[in-house]
Amino acid sequence: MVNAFVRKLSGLADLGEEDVATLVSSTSQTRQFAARDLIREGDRPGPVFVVLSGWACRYKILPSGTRQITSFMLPGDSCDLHIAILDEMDHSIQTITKASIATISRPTMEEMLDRSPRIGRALYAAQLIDEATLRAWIVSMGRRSSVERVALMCELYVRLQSVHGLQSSTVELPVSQLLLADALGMSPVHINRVIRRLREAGVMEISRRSLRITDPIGLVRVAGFDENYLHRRLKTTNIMY
Amino acid sequence: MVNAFVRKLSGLADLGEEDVATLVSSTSQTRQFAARDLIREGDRPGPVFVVLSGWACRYKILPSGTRQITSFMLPGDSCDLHIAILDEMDHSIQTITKASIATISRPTMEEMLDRSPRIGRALYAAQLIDEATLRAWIVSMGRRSSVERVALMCELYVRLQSVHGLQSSTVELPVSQLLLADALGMSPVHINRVIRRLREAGVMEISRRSLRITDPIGLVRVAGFDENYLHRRLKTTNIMY
DNA sequence: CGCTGGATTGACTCGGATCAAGTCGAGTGG
DNA sequence: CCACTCGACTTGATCCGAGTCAATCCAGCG
Repeated sequence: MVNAFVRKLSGLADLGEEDVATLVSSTSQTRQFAARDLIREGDRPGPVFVVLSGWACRYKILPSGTRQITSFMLPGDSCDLHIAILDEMDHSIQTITKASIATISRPTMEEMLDRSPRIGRALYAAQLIDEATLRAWIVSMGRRSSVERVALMCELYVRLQSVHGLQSSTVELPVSQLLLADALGMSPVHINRVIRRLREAGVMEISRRSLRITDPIGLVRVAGFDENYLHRRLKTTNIMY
Repeated sequence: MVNAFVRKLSGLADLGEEDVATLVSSTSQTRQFAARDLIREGDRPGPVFVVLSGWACRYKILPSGTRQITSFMLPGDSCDLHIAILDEMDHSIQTITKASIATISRPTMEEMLDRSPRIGRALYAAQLIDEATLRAWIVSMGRRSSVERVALMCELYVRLQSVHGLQSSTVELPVSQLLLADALGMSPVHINRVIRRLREAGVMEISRRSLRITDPIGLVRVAGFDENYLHRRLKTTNIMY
């Protein structure tokens, strides 16, 4: 059964049938998790985690007790913990919904990389995309207002649409305002007010567990995107994720 | 001649003699640049840039005119512009000092990756490290105070020490306060005040073009690092960079 | 039916941005 | 040798976005 992981990698490199078979079998053993930590800062890096369904995130807790989420992992995303490089995790990973996770042991991973340069290429490309996303996040954290930052959640929206291959103004967003706050680097209270403002402006609605974009044009304006940004993003969506 | 790039990659994978030879020859043609853009947002991605001496940075200018630097590139660092994935640069790269830059054309790069899995592995590892650095930056931008963020420059300090293989309390830091502001996501005025506070606290001095750590212990305290952080960092320095 | 965790809203405070006015040092040209 | 300029650095005064504290609301649930 081709899963989200295989589907994503297939879009990133020209995988052969054997490659696909290898990937499928390496991710065939899955475990179901409720929302909980998969691995914690300070732990020895373990296997590679692959999200097949549900959501996960990477985060770090600071001495002050505040927390910063550095990225969301959607179905198809994997995390390389580069066991060879660090001997301790510098951040934690947790599922934030019920999730189905496959693990690939380090030796299996090594073997796959040795046998198929294509798979290596695909993973490398995935890595590059992640890095671009992180850079975009840094830009937002550093120089965008809170309203713009919240509106940037439509970045996630784009990713979600492509993961599920739909075109709808509403997507599931199983993220509490507290989580959003930790991801965007602001306080829960303030997030709430910003969401309200966006809702009142008729631009987007984040209610319950879903995100709905009611006025895409207005959103782009409010968010202060340079107009090409989203467009470029959307244009390349099918390749990107 | 073994350069900073080859030296860095050698530390990341077990390169053979041929690998080293390949890398050396691929980076033997260098160009000298004064401080200026190498490539701009919106351009077609070009070759891979490798910094052999001097400093460069990646940055993005927002519609409002403000700018955010997303990373500094030190000698040995390279940037993969993943031509295959994006057809337009989503950020710019510029040298910020006189710098010596080698370029590796896309075909040459592809060929190297095909011929030597070791080189691929090393580049992949470098990528993973970059990503970890970006994550750390996000955490700082999101949840650390301005004082902590400025103190975090000692992160760069650690990288510099390892690039040059020295152990000294002073390193060259050819970065104007304006650049620092753009990197840390704050205003130049405020940066200046924070630097003053740190100087007055006898913790670190950022003067002229250099960074000096006068009280490492105090720095760790002021910066609010969890105490393991720097230590872990230092422990792994020789592998990390 | 009370408990609990998230969502809301108000009042107050404060970190850091902005605006504005120098200062200092290195070039540059008369 | 001095005046001029230009960029980076300083410092003060003021303003505002966002954090903090605190109370309330609300829905799901044992």
